[in-house]
Amino acid sequence: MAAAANMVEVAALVGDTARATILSALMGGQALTARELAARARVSKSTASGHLSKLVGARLLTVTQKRRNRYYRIASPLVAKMLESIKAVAAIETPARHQPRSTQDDRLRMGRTCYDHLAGRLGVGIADALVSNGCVVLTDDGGEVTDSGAHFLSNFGLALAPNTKSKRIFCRPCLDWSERRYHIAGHVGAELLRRFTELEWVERDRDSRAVRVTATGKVGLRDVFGVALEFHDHALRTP
Amino acid sequence: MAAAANMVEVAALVGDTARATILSALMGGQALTARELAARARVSKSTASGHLSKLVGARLLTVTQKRRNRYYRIASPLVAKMLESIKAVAAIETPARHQPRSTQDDRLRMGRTCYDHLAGRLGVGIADALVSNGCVVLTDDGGEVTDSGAHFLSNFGLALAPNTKSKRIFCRPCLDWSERRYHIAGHVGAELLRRFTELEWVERDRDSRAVRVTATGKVGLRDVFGVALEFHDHALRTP
DNA sequence: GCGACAGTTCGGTATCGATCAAACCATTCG
DNA sequence: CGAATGGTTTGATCGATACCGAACTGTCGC
Repeated sequence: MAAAANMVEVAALVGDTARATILSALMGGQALTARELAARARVSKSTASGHLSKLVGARLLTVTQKRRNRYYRIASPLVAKMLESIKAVAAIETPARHQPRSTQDDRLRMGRTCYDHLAGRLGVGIADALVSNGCVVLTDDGGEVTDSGAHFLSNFGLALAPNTKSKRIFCRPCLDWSERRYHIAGHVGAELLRRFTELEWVERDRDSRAVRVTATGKVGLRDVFGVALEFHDHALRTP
Repeated sequence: MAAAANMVEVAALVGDTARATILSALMGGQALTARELAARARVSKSTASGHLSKLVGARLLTVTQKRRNRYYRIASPLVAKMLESIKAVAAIETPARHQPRSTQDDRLRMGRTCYDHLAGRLGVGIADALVSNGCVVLTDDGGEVTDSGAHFLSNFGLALAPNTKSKRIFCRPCLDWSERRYHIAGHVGAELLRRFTELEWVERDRDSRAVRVTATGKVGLRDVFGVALEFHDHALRTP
């Protein structure tokens, strides 16, 4: 079984605390420098360097040189998806024993970046709104942007690459521990996050994947997308 | 980050050759005994026992005692999904270097079990047929069996649990290295595989996940489902 | 009861790999 | 140029863990 050996290699790479921390940090979608990642993982720069070269060698990360910094990012959506699914299993793996339910968890549950798009309650809410507005329909290939949806989203400021057939987007059920509903990933998902950030409707936490909706964002999401946000009230209720 | 630690644990469990072999063997969907798994992984029974208790402890596997044997199986579809997604990343991880493209690979590409349902070219073909026949539609929750579809599938011999709302099935894009299309998982997927095996339309390979279509199966799939199978011809072509 | 078989537990070995410090290379900036 | 900064390489250390054999528990069939 040649394939099994490969699977072992990939899993073993994730199965180390320092490397997993690095990968988790990059799940935010940003590109981070080696020094920054070393700090996050709380290891020396030499160890971090070793880990990073392994991860790049296994094509889990890509690296781009800019000035005298090396920026690392997740290599592909497939890798992000894999990490999400591992995290999903890890979440059910501890059922009752010692669930801290920290306010940090609550923040992530509310809204977070998943690799390059929005997830959590916020991501799901936006996906729902777009579907019920007829901007997006879901097909067996994941989903498509309708013509009116393309119009609407372009007006809103998304770069939708009008020529190609890339109107197709990639929707999928959220694998995370929190919601189990669809959110919007792929090119459209990435563009939405970019535009929201640009408009300062959302703010990303400096050192986690959490995403907070600003005051203007709250108004904008309500007026433009029809998304009502009593998120914070919800999030604080116990299930 | 409490969640990260957990993720590390799960990934580390998969990141060992013996344990990954065990998990892969169980991805066929059957329950296997500890002795059998030790043989597959080529380790002594004591080592296997240690691995298995770890895997059960982490809820990746479940165990049921029967007579004087202990039967192990994958604990949940979520675990199966995670393993598939790791394998998918591992498959792209080696691009050109040493792709054997064995006849065994071809067999798996053709048709295979994925945990408890059909995947590969065969699984996708059946999903396509069911969709175009109107037996199944896909919604944003994954998919549903239509009324006529339920009628058809019940007649065909599936146990569909008519009372509950479990007409909903779980469709998802195939994450494997081969097809990137939908197949049918969940209860309906498992029932399909069961019924096909019962009718001897398909045969499972003894010691891999490969599934072969029998002669009667070929006829049956064509006449009942409208699935045309020139699979073998396709499979042997180079991409 | 007594073998035969399935599985676990224990003790000991050996290997693997994560880690760091220090030296080294390369780029930028004063 | 030389100092500073980002990153890699090297060599040594050390803890974790995969592995086995042997002894043990428990169940089945004769």
